Amino acid sequence: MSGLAKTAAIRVLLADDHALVRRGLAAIIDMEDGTTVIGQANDGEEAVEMWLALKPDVVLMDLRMPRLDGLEAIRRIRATDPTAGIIVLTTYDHDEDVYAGLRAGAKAYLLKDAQPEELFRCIRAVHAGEAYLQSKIAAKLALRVQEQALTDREVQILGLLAEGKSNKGIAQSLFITESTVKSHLKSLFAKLDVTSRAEAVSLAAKRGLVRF
Amino acid sequence: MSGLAKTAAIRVLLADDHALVRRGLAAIIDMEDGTTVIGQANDGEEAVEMWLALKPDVVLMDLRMPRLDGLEAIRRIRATDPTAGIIVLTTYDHDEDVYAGLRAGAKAYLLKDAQPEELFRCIRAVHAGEAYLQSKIAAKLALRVQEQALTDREVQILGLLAEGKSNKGIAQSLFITESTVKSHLKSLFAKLDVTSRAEAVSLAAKRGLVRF
DNA sequence: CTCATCATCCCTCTTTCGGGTGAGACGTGG
DNA sequence: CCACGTCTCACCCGAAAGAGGGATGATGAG
Repeated sequence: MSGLAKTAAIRVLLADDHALVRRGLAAIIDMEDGTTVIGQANDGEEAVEMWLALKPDVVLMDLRMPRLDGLEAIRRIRATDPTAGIIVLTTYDHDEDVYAGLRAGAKAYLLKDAQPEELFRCIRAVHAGEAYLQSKIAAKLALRVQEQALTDREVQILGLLAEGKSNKGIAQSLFITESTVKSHLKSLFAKLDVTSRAEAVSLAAKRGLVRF
Repeated sequence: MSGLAKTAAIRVLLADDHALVRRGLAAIIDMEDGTTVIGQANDGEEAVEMWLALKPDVVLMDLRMPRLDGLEAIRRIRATDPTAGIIVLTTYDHDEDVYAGLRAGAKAYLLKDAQPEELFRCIRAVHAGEAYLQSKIAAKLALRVQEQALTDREVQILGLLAEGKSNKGIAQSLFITESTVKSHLKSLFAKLDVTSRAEAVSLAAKRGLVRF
């Protein structure tokens, strides 16, 4: 508002399908000195479009959004500009989400239970080209390292498992034999350290391995 | 801010453990004419304490909070004042949450993807002693009616099922025989309209029947 | 080239699961 | 008191699942 443009304010793009949250965030970011919201996207598609049109300094992106989810939006933005400053700002600290978000090219991962001060610190860090991780998140990542990654096939099968499909059903869905399904389940169970399907589904829910 | 107190502003108490969201909401509510935030609670315990101390006109309450969850907080507030105007404001539209929230005594259930205008309409309605339901929510409730409620025992067993326990394991946990467990599972499956444990767990996750 | 990994397949064996049926004990509400 | 629903238990049976074992080709990294 003041005529003094000491340093140009950091231009922020918000992408969150929760209108209330988005508008609230916009309010506090605009109130903060040195940051200003230049656009608000309601879903992933809009986020990408607005990024292209506005070229913001920083993007605050939720992961779960209709039409195009946050992960894919991040990938598309990064495809255009690999240096884009993207912060994932979400409710969930599901291991898988954190991991996928950072892998997709986000520079930071922040939970919505963070203090506003932490958000601003994060925005400034990312704008300065640095990465930023909440300690809570960093701890999760550390644990994550020693776990074995699931193969694509295994993730796929886990998804069908979570739909309550039998081995036969899974086999039919994937056009493979039941024995192969069992074989995959064997390694899946080993990696997840579970002994039953129900437990596998439960763990998948906990970790955000599948969408319900 | 103005000296004119045409009608006293509606005094709102916020209860949400997501600091960012809470502060953002506070900002937009304070900006709106006729509503003002008089307190912010970080969890259920605080919400009850602050309610007793401040006697707000309306409470905006998240359900998932540490220490004391929203449901219990609602119950305690209602125990003191059955006419308390409580709005559940949350991310999830899990059937079970909606149902439980309203049963606990909330006057309204609003999702965080609502438009700010809808929030204000809701606050005013609840302040006027009316109930308020998003159409999205009302639709869910309608569907919910025709479903059979799970018994306490069934919910309990579903919880153990979601931990991946075998029938024997469940039996041991509950000090009953395996046949009894099977018997409960039978009715559980029938009520949930599923045919396998994995599917039951999956559905429980979708509906928010169990906490993961 | 070799080794590891993945995806595919096959076999056997034992346990578990889910369906069917039936039945006694208990409590609540009509 | 009776009907209803819940919780408890039992037995049977066939299908499915999970734990073993071993085997093949394809791929890709070192």
